[in-house]
This record gives sequence, C-alpha cells and structure tokens, in this order.
Amino acid sequence: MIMEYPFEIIEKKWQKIWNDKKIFSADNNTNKPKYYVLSMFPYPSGALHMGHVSNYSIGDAISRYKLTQGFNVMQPMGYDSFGMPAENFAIKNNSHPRLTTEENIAIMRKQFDMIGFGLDWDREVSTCRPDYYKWGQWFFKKMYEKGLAYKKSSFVNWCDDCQTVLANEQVEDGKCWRCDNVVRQKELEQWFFRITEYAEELLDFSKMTDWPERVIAMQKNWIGKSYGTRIDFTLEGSDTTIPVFTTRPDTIFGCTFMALPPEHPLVSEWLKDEAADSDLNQFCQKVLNEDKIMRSAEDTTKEGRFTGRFAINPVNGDKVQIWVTNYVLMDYGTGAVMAVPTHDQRDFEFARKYDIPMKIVIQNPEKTLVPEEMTEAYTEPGILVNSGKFDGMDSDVSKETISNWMQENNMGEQTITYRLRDWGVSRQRYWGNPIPIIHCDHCGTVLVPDEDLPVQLPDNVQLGKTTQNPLLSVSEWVNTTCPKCGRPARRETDTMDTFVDSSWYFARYADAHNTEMPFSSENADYWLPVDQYIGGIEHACMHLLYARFFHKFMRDLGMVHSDEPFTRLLTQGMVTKDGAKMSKSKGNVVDPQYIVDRFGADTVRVFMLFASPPEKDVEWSDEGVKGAFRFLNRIWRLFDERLEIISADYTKAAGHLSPAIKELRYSTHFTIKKVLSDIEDRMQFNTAIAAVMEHLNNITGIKHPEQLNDAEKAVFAESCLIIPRLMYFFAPHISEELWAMSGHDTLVHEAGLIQWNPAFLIKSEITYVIQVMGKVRGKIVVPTSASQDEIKTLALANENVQKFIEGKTIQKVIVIPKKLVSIVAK
RNA sequence: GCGAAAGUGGCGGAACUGGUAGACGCGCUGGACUUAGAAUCCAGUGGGAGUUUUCUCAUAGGGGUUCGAGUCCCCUCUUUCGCACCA
Repeated sequence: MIMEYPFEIIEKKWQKIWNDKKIFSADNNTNKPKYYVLSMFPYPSGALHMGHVSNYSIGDAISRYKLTQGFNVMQPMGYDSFGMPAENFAIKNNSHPRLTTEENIAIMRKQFDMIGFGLDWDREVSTCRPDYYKWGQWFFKKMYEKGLAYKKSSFVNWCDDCQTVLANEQVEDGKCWRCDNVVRQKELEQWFFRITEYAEELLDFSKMTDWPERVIAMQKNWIGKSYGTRIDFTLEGSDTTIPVFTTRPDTIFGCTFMALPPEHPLVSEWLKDEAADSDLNQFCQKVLNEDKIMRSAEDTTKEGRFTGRFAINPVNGDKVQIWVTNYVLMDYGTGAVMAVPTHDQRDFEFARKYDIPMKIVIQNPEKTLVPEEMTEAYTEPGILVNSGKFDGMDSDVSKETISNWMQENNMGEQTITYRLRDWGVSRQRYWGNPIPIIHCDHCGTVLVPDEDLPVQLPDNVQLGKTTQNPLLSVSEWVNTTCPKCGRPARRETDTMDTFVDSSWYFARYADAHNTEMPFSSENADYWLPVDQYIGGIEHACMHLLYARFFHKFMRDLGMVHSDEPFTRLLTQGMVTKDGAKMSKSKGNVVDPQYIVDRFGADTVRVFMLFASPPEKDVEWSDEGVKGAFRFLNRIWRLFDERLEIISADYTKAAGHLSPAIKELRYSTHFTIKKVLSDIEDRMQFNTAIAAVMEHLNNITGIKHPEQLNDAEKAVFAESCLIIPRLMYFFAPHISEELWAMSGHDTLVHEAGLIQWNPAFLIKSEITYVIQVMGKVRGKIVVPTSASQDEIKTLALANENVQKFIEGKTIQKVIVIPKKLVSIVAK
C-alpha cells in the first residue's frame, strides 16, 4: 500500500515539462488580453525564506488562474541586489559584494525552481548588473535635466554603524532600520529628488481601484497636506521679513513670541555677532548636536533662549520676542513659528517655563478664561476677543475671514504645506548605483554623457578600511577628465539609495533586454500598469510611494502613458512562528528547503494559502503542514483507487441517478462556483481550498462507486476530475499529474477554466429554518415550487413551532425566500 | 495624542448583501485495523441541563435599532499597526 504520494518525482517531472514548453514565457506581441502579476522582488540574502514562499505562492496562484482563463500572463522575477548587507558581509568576511551577491542569486534561483513557481525567467533583472543600473543613471540624468535632482547641504540622518545617510523613512524610533544603531545628525552635501513636486498628485488615489485603505491612509498621512496661512512678520529695525506658517490664523492677535530653530538662517547670521562662548551660541550648538529624534520626541523638555531681538506682528504692530528653541523644525513650513501660548499647548508650556506674556484671543463659551489661571492651552473653538475688529466673531469662521483680510493687506497669504520632504538619494556606500556626475573646478557639476553610461562600479575598492566613502579609495576611478572642458575632474563618489533601483523595475520587465532605452514605450504600453502587485505592508511609505513618483516622472518624460504603476495591490501578511516574525535572531526560522524535501512544494503552498487569508499573517504550524500533506494524499489515493472509473469514457452512459449521486453532482458544481468566485471576487484562497476539501469529503462519502450504474459513474468521475482543475492554482504539480493520469493529454491550464452548470445548482427541495420571535424552533423541507402561503402554512403547522405559538396571537409571518420563515407572535 | 485595523471554540480560521454562529483544517476523545507503533479508516468534539424529541447560555464588555445582530448604531475595554512637538 502506498503511504505517501510520490511528490518528489511528480514535481521534478512537471517542472521540466513547464520549462521545456516555456509556458510561462510571456509574449510581447499577441492579441490576447494581458495580465501582469508582480510580486516584489527579493533582496538576495542567501536562500528563500518562508516569507518568500508565502508571498510568491499567492502570486503564482493568481498567475496560474489568469493563465487558465486565457490571459497572456506575465509573472517576472528579479533581484534587488544592491544594498548594504552585501557590503557589510564583505567587510566582515573579506570577500566582495559582487561575488557573494551572485552566489546568493544562484542559490535562490535553484529554490525558485524547486517550488515550481511559474516565472518568466527570460525577463530576469538584477539591479547590481550594469545592463540594469545603466538606466538608473540615465534616469538620474533626466531628473537632473528636469530640475528634479539637486544637491543641497543639509542636516541628515547619519548611521555610524552603516556609515551612511538614511532617508526619514528609514529611521524608525530614532534608530537605523537596518542595524538598530542610534541615528545622529550630520551636515552633508546630499543629492535629492524633488518628490515634493508631485505631492499633490501623489494624494490622488482615484486610479488605484483596488488598494487597501490602510496603505492609502498611511501614504496620505505621510504626505501630510495641511491648509494654512503664511504670515509675514518683520524684524524690528530692519526690512527683513520673517514668514511663519500657521493653521490657526484666528489666533494671530494672541501671538506673544516667535520661535525659531537653531538652523534658521537668521539665527546663524545673528550668531556671527555673538561671542563663541555666549549663552545663546552654546545653546544653539548643544541643540544642533542633539539628534533630530531626541529633539522631536514628545517628552523632550522644551528649551530656548531669548535672542534679544523682536519681530513686529503685522496685524497690530505688536513687538514680540524672538526665541531660539529646540521644538521648532527647520524643514517644515517656513521654519519659523508664531507662538500663541494661550491656544497652543507647546507654546503654552514654553511660555510658562520662561515667563513669557500670554494673551487670550479666543474666549470659551463660559467666558472663564484668564491667562493666570490656565493650566493648559485652550485649543477649542470659541469667540474672538482682543482681536481688533474681529472681536465677537466665531473662531472657526474667522480663520477664513482673517486670512482673506491679511492677504488683501499684504500681510500674508493662504498656503498649503506638506509633511513630505524631498527624497535624499545619496548614500556614502560602495554597493549601489554610482551617481553619474563629474565635479569640475571650471565647469562645476557636469553630467556624464550618455555614451559613457553606465559609470561602472570599480571592483578594486577598499572596503571597511576607512570611515570615508569607499569609492574615494579608488583614485584611478575618482580622478577623471571633465566631459566639457577636458581638464582634470573628480567623479561623484556617492551612490544611489537602492530604492531608486526598485522604483522602476516593474517597467523594465516589460522590455528587459533593451540596450537602447530603459524600455520601449510600445512594450510598456502593452504591459503597464501592473494588474496585480503583491508585497509587504512595510513598503507603504517607501517603495510604493517612490515607485508612484517614478511612474509619474516616466509619464512626464512620455515613456509610459498611465498615471499609476499598480492597479491592484495586495499586502500580504508575515509568516510567524510562536507569534513572532520568523527571524534568525529569534531562532524560530523554518527552512523551506527542509519542508519541500520532506513534503513537497505543493504541500507547502497549500498550507500557506489555506492557513489564513492572504493579507493576514500566517502562523506556522508543523501539524498544519501535515494536514495539507494529508489532504493531497487523500486526493492522490482517490485517483489511485478509482482510476478506472475516473478515466472511463461515458459519452454513451445512461441510467437513473440516485438522490445521493444528485447531491454529489450538486457538490461538484457548487464547488466550482465557490472556488472561482473566491479567487476572482475575493482573492480568498483559504476558503477556496476549504471548499475543495469539503467536496472531497462528499466524494469519499460514496462508499462503493464500483456498484454505480454508468450514468452515476459519469457523475462520480466528473466530481473527481474537477479537483485537479481547481487545485491547479494552489498545488500545480499534483494537479498536472492527476490530470494526465486520468487520460488527458493537455496541460491543465490548456483545458481552460472549468465552468459550473447552473442547472445542477437548482434544488428540487429547500430547507427553511423557522424562527419564532427570532429563535430557531424548527426546520421544514419544502418543494422549490411552493408558494409563500404554502410555506407559511407548513411553518405554522410544525410541531415544535406549535409549542411556542400556542396561546399567542400571530402578528406577522416573514418569509425570506430560500432561507427562513420568521414568526412574530405575542 | 492623532489615524487605521482588529477582538468568534483548546488553536488557525469560516459565516460574502442583517437570516441555522463555529464551514474547512489542526488538536483532542472513543472505536476499527495491527503483536505493537506509524499510517489509514469510522464516530464524536463551544459551555450548561436532560434518557430522547429538546431547552438554555455563548462571537471582548455594556446599551440600542430590528421579527431577527458576529454583522448596523452608541459607550467602554484590549490588542496590533502607522504617524507623532508638523505650528
């Protein structure tokens, strides 16, 4: 007796057949409708982990479903192969990132094949290879030419451990997202992409028909649009204006001081007149050295120093003190704040601490506010007081009125401010895409000409020997000649953030071997946008936002003709074990290789897809995997034992069908309908698989199929044969084998998407549940043809129902067609 | 603090538009087969009461709407995630 089905032989066999027939090679020229399924490409860290298996099993299920439906499906794969881990590994082990990265890619590739994912390897991209990164440099040049790439000196998040700059998105809780080291502030010349130029358009989510609300909310939050007013204060005794941004123009008459950050240009200027050891100077130095996160943590005490200077409030000519503080951010709004202690909690705390005057301008409904008695700021709406001609006005109404009035009198203007900052793309690391810039003493910043692209990353670099940018160690690379004047010049030694590489790879897949362009518009127009994108939620404000930005930029270059790159997005959950994400440090990793060797790829996939809906976390369970394996074995045994019945020809079969067989036929067609709609309408694979399991139970409920007449055997055979056609999406290898075994010479997907016959879903009898006052009191089986009145009569006649309506007046009888009868009796 | 999502058996989860709560799987209990185990098969499996028909409680907690609420509304609690001195 066979204990376990021979998954190993079967899986190898079908992988080879798929491969030989190139069924997953997508055609760029076809009249078939296209479907582009994309899972986020992996960082080649060494071997596939369960997270990858889970993620790609989802993509593969969708891909095979669409293939079966007759679409021209593209499901490509590649590697996000630049990045710091490879470089850090190389430093530790005295190797080279190129070698270890290529080795890892080879390992991963073998594992992709072992699981049998239907990927189009002809389109493979790897971001660290010159044929790919050449075009990243090309895009950088385009950004620069369009004024969207620029260099500025700024305070940046610096990780001492990784020796590089981090984008705001890469700082989590004041720590580096990769190594958990505390991030500090460092002033550096950096390259930026002007993503803020697209802020408004990035807030338009109307083209993403199927994005999780959560991701949209996170991006909205991240972009952080706020409407407000710019108000121009003037510096006392000069004509310098100091603009501030506020969302509370209604409180302008209550401004009693102005708060500036130490980075503010005016402050730097004033410090020149100060002694080096002056209190103000020392304070500014201290705050500047503190890292941004410490400064912006909510529990950090607000501190400041009076500058001795005053600003003039344009609305009433009031002289207000100018303070340097640690709680104002230079890179939000105008980098200056009008402080209204009575109506802003931060300003309130600060003013109390330093004994700065307070003035009420919004009175509460009880009219009880007195500055001396306040223990916190009053931030609710109210009635304006001490506000000149606006006294008595409702504060909410006055926002508009006051800012209009200020605008008319040139005191300020209504504006919009975003929280989103420009994208810092410079990285002071080796293993990334070189920025195609040459610095010339005569010509300044010069772009590397197109014919010299790509700027190749030199191999002979010294890693980890110095704390400076590694590329500086390759003098023959750094020192070059200016493309404009031919004089000696130096190359830019920063490389690009790897998020630049991953911001356009989805378009490269459309035309992966183009040597003239990143991709042709023709191919991009055919394939883009991606129909279904799959990846982790952790990229909500990073990769997914950058890719949207890049896509719009490519559109503005005329290269693509859609507004958004990803029509549908599925954010899959993590694979957890013992409630925690699988990770080496926690020691709860399960190696896919081991599981595939022991149970086969189909089992792992079925387990992953069955354990929970795709967007939720999957809790790993050894027993659950065995359950999936048991299920596939039961299917196998069914075919093995009943093969003769299943593969017979029933074209001339005739005979009477027993009620049990009619039930089985119902189950067959119901299951087809259920599985297809679970995939198509809900993308819920766990319930689809559950439906097949239930159907299998129904089949094995027929104890002696060999005793059935031919017509019944035909129904039995049909009920079995839908299994490979429905399980193909989740367990493709065993499905192909069963399909072939039962006498079919096509591949499963070539047989097309199986359809259900609605005629077999019509039941001759329907079970109605009877409720009395909302509680279930009985059931009746009624012919489908019964009228409402007949159903009512039968329901009221039910014995158990009688007990509950006895002695009561029937007030209402509600009949819900095909479901239940509800009796209201008092 | 702001924003979002979620809370259902011992566990993962189902219940799609308000209509039999707990599909399916895991685990567990009993039985069959076996010298024994593994595997497989059969039966049972939310709590309580009852010999059975059946009754009753139960979807974080408390209210409400409704003939009927896991599902809709209000309040409270808990968890997870994102943002967080953004003026």
